[in-house]
Amino acid sequence: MTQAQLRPPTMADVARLAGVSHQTVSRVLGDHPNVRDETRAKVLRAIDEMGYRRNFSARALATRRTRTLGVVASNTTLYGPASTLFALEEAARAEGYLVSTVSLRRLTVETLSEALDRLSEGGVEGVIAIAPQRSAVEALAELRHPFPVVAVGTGSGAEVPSVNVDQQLGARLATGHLLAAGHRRVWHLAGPEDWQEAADRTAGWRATLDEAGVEPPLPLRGDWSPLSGYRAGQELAGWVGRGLTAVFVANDQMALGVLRALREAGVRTPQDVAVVGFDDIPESEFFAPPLTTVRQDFSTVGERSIALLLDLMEGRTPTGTARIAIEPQLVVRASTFPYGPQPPYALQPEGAPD
Amino acid sequence: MTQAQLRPPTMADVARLAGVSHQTVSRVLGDHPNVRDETRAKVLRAIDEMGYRRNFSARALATRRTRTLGVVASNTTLYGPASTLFALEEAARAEGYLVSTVSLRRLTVETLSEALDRLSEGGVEGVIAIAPQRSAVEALAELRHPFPVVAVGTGSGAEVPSVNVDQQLGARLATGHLLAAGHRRVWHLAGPEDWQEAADRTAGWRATLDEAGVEPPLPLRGDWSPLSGYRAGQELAGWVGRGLTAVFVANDQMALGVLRALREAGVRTPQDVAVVGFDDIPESEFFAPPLTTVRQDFSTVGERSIALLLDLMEGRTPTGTARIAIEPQLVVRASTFPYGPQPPYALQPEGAPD
DNA sequence: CCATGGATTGTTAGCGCTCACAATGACGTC
DNA sequence: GACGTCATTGTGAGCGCTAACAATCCATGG
Repeated sequence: MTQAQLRPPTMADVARLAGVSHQTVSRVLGDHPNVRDETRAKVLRAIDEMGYRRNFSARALATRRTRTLGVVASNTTLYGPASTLFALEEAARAEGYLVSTVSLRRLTVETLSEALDRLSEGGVEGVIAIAPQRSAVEALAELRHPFPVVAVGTGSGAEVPSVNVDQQLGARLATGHLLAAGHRRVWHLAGPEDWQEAADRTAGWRATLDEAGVEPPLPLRGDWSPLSGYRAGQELAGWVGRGLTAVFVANDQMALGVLRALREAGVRTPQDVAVVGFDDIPESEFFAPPLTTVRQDFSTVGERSIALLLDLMEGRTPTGTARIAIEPQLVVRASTFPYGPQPPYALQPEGAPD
Repeated sequence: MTQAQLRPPTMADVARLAGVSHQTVSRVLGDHPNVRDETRAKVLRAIDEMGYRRNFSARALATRRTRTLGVVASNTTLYGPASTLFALEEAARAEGYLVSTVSLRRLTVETLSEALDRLSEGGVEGVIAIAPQRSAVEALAELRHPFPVVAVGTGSGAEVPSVNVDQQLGARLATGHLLAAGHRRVWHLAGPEDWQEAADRTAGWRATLDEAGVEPPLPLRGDWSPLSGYRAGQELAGWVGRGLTAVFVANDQMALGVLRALREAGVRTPQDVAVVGFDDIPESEFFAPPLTTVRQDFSTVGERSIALLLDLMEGRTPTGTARIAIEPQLVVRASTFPYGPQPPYALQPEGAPD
């Protein structure tokens, strides 16, 4: 620490110290084959001595690559989006990309457009938009940007390359499970109207009932929160004894509220009413009773999204037709299972099949 | 779209089209005052026509500023870290910075060092490390990096500028609440040994009991997960009737497991055993029974962290002595409140004091 | 002994922008 | 009418790196 430099050292500084040209330093750093071992060692010593680090901006300017991807997410600790975010970062890192995130409280054309502009000015080479609201999907389709964008959670209908867990299938698994257990009819607490995933879950539920020749009851609607589930649960409790024996709730948090409302109304789960959720948040296994639910594999979502985005960036895949669907799976627990002994069953090891 | 350019347009291209110099274009984009309105309009028209966007790397190289901050987080959907992450991004954006995140499954010297290198190569001007594990704190103190780093959740003991919620205070609020309610002694389910926050919570609990002249029982230990809480709860249930009437659990998820174990053991909450958690996750209000817990204000953590980091970056604050503590608050619900009517009480509106 | 070619290193020219300064023009002042 | 002043615009020089090409060295073989 003799020379307290104001400016960090440059490649030229290192080259001078090592007695080589800056280009040789660049070769060493770039793992170029044709550098004599002795030279390489000299350079590395100089780098170490000066604490040199390559300047990101200069490098990016010369290579025209920032190796940075952008992610637009909604500012929510909801299990699904948060898990997806982590999975995306991990997958991107594995490919040598850094991830810049912008999280939005509301996803509208304006906020989304602003977020994309921001990321664009931040030099990202491509963007993943975790955009489950319908408004966002439309916005995405109409917005112009100089890089490819992959949508996650938008459903497969949109005019945008997308990666999705097959929500309809998940809902079919849930609803079918209840029918198979002998329930005559399955009620439904849906998610917010403007979420595509909520709509898909409702559609899957409806289709399953239709195919079974059952008239679907009017679905209730919540906003994903436990509180909205609680309120809906109070209403549902009023139908017990009038044909309600099974409910498919569009996510686990609302299911938690439903469970509480039923309990307070003196309705037993699963003896009186069976409940299925969606998401398999870490808490679900410990609800009262442990919740049967649909698990989504977010790591896979992350990996496939990044892979698709890179494909689009390299022009390997045409933008028009990329739609990837991922299968969810049913996790059966005590909230739909009145017979077996509960604790050992509910505490099944995490080793469910992938 | 007549000319399908391979290269995106440059400032010089825009300048040519507008009939001005590239510098004038730069002035328009930089909101420089001394540009004639007419000229500005011409330039803006050209920009729009060509779909021009400033090149991030060139700009960053010339200004020596990337306006990007880095965040190192652990890959977890735990409520606290995830909320902090969002809060950080929001606060950074408000200051005109973009945020690049690296999330790590394990925080060790190696992984942390790699993460910092990565961010460094990504051109960040400063880093926030959400590093609640002790191992991480030590790593942070010994690692050298060319930018300032602010630690979050490391406790105030470390040799690093840091921002923390006052965990000891939170634990005191929780434990004191139970003592004030008439419990003679308070058991404790602690978090993982290598988390500073867990240690602080345990210390706060112990200090409160000490001051009350109560011998602290041996604390149990969990890993934050509901499952570990469940197992501890089974053990705790064995002590009911032998003096155990109150438990302070180090986080809400474990408290969920404890509640379930107690319920299964035929122990009533709160009549037989009162339970207090920590975090106030959104689900807590809907546990059976609704959970008394300690709320941490993560938005404030985010804002203060970014503010501190920017101060360090501008040299306004010396690195040595920056320690910021944020007060948590107790949220009382039915798990410690046997008397009042439950539903209206438990469903208190969110308008608790800030 | 010199030509040949591969390995190794150096030189030069940008990448696209901002900064500092120079140049220009319009206007008012003495 | 010459000069100073301000607003406006242009010019040139980097920022620190990589890519393309040029130069050098050395061993090999005819």
